[in-house]
Amino acid sequence: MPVSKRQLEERQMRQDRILNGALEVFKTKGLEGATMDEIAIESGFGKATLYYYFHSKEEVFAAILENGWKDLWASLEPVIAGEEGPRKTFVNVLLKIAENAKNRPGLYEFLFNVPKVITFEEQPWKRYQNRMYGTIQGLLEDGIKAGEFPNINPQLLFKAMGGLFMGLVLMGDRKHPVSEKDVEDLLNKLIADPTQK
Amino acid sequence: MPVSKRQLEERQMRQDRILNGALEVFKTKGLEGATMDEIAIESGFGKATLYYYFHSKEEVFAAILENGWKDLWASLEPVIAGEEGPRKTFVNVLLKIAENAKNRPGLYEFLFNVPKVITFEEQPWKRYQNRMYGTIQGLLEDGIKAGEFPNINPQLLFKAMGGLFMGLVLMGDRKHPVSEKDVEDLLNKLIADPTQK
DNA sequence: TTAATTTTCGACTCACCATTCGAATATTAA
DNA sequence: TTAATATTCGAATGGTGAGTCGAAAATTAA
Repeated sequence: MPVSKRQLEERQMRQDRILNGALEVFKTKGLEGATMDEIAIESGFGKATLYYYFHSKEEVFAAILENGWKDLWASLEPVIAGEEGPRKTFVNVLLKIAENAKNRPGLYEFLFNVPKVITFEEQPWKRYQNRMYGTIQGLLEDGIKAGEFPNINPQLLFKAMGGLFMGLVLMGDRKHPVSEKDVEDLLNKLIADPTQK
Repeated sequence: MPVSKRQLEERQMRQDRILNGALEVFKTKGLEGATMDEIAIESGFGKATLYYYFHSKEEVFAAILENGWKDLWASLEPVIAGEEGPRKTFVNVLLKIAENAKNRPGLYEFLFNVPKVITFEEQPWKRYQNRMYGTIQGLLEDGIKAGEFPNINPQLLFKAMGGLFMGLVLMGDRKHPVSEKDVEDLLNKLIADPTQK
């Protein structure tokens, strides 16, 4: 095991490099379809080296999700902790997610799509995911209570917004990427603020 | 090859039986994860018998998608051919899809999710899928031209509605299934008819 | 420089799985 | 009944790919 700080950092960078290569392969081939040989080539290491850094293919897979959700959550925390009302916070959270997704679209497409296909209960990254979903739904509930949203079942609204948002940010084809302004426009039209108008 | 009508029908039923078993397995394991042994057990045939009816695992997989999209399209055609305006037709199309999905949720979850993960260009079922998406988008464009929808980029609105709709109908958890009324409510709130109000 | 420690990797093993074989059974046709 | 045809299936085959081995190269420490 390494000793110096630099050694630790370089080790970390190599792991990230592997994870990035693996993401490329997983994205196109899925968990089962991806081979360690491909990941090795894609990330520029020998296959055996992958096993020096990770114990198994599943561990590589899980590490991508774990890191992704952890970072996303970290970026959301200050937004959620802010003192704005539920409606404003809700919109801010969505915009923050959009900002993340814009920077690493491949990763976020993966984060939001894969878990539906592959079912891993009791995986650490699930905790972050649930925390985020729970928080967003809580914002909706509070906002509805405060009359800041159209009066509708929060579960439904949550699911609808989730689908809407994923569709917008993640499934946008590469040719006409969705701009921040688009997102705001659409949010404004779809969740019209009843106190405004 | 069989001769009598009955023989043909029985053959068809056996194929369907295999396809249903296969869907169960594919749904939980994915294309790569599913094994022909499992599919054989699930559908109640010997493994070799599967190969009497289909040439390969991929063919089984493709047959599920092909049948599914074909049937869906067939059920949509009369709705689309109807003489209602674009907005009404659009809503009717969504409701018809919802009706289909309600009857065979497993199949439709598969139809709408799998293609994102597995990329098969030039597959026959892709044609039905594209036709449907194209039609829906066309309805939106016409409706917007006719001032029946909020004035917004149809591509965006399409993606948003797509995400929304899939989220609503397909990702609803089994405990609180989405009712038809819920769908209508939501549609009414989100695509408020500007000619009304 | 020398000895430890860390990192790299191609080649190998071994289990798993899609597909094929060949024979058995059932059904239809004469 | 008998021959042809259709259907069924368990057991073999062959390829693929996850994970291991053992040795080499690179780096660090003395």
